[in-house]
Amino acid sequence: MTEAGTLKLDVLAALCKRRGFIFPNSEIYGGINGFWDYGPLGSELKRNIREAWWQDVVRRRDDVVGIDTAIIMHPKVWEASGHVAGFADPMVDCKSCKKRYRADNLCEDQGQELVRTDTGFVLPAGISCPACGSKDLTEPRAFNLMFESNTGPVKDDSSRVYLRPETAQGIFVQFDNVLATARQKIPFGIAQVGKAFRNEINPRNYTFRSREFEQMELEFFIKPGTDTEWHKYWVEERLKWYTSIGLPSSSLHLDVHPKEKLAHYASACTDVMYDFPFGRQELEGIAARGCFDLTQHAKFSGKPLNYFDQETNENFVPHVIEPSAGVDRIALALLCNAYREEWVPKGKDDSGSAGAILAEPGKPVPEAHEPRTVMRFHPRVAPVKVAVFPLLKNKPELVAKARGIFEDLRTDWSCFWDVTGAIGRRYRRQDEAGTPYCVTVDFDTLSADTVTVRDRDSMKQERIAVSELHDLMRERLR
RNA sequence: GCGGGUGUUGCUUAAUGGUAAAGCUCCAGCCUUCCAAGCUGGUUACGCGGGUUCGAUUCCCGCCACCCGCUCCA
Repeated sequence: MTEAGTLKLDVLAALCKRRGFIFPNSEIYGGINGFWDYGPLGSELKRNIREAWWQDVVRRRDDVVGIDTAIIMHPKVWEASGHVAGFADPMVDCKSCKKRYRADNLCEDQGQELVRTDTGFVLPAGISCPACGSKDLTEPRAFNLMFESNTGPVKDDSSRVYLRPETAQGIFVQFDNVLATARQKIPFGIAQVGKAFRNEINPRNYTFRSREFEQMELEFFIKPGTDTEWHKYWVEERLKWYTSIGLPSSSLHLDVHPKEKLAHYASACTDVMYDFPFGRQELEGIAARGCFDLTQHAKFSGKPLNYFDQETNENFVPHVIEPSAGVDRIALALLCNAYREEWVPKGKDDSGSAGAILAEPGKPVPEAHEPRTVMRFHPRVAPVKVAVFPLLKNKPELVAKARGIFEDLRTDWSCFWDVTGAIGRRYRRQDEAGTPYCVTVDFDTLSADTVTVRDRDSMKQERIAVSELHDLMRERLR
């Protein structure tokens, strides 16, 4: 971001659309609220986020395995998890001033308790609208946030299914199968990346709160009593991970939930927060959920979900630590963090960006400078790692040589090929895409077999041998 | 969900109750020996649906999307 709080979300949204990061869903039909599509660069960015997470949370660890479960599950799963009953906020509207409240909060604020009945909720007598004082309020209505569908040809209550509102339950429900096949001992984790759906009342802040989104969840199963230490461990691990993909620790914060705000089964919950342009918001929640989920599924399914510890001869229901992250939120944080407007010296200038200055919004561009928009992604998440250009398009020998280098690099990295326009224009295009390095083939390449490698952030170039290009990129793109 | 605002091409901005214009971008060609050069040509727009009218991008109604505030944040 250019400066704290100065990045406007609509400016970022314009760049995202222009360069192909994020598009409004079904745009030619007018769009649909709460859904977003990712373009060529955005889909690479998301893929890189998922892969960085999968690498660090699954592949490079001995004690975590991955699974991939279906979006639609047996409807009883959601009764057991509490989502059918509890994943709904009873709301009341004031009929006179049209304000809307959460019924439970409203009652609590006025020293009363919301009455729960078999069919729903009833407001106790005497509750009034805090805004206008009117007692003319609607009955509490529950908005269940789960999307519903039906399996099979008949559409009735018996065929009702839900689109999962989180990926976690797929893990709990397969706990026994994974335990039987993965040869893991507690403590160990099961990880999953996938789509989840919540019928948000009010999607907001660009892609931040969407109705379809992607989660990366880990359920790390532990021995009861070790909850505190493992929770602390995962909070630290996860925070480190965010800096490894380029988010500065100055923009990251931990929000430790106070005990009284925790769900009854949870012993701790800490959120990883990022300073978005619209405020400090959650990227990931790390919860110590006790044995709630496995116990519930054991109860509702009638199948015990226990663990037998061979060393101690103990049989227990494992406790779980759940780091649960949102891919789209991380993508948005990375986009916000990468976006930067600069003023750079015009024309030929070998000094590179020594003269580049941070743009000040609203001020005119200084003499002999021009604006540059650059996405400063960490190489780990940059959608395109290397762009390859022949210096001139109308010299077949340059084009052929460059193409060969491009074909070589693309076997290992996401690469971009561009022959159109002046070289400077091509550099700027890659700046907006956030490509860390541009390799240019010029006439010296033909004689000396060297190329220039241009750095996105410093705009400096260095000349290196073609034979060393692969190793250099491997080192720089870590 | 409530209130306010916005909606003309990829972007920025015009004009108009009667053929929608320009700059930048993009694409093609020419040219070009490293940071948005030049020349020529080209694609692309009135958010959607009604109504009024001979004729609506323009006036009216409805809807949709986005932005801001409130609410919400499971």
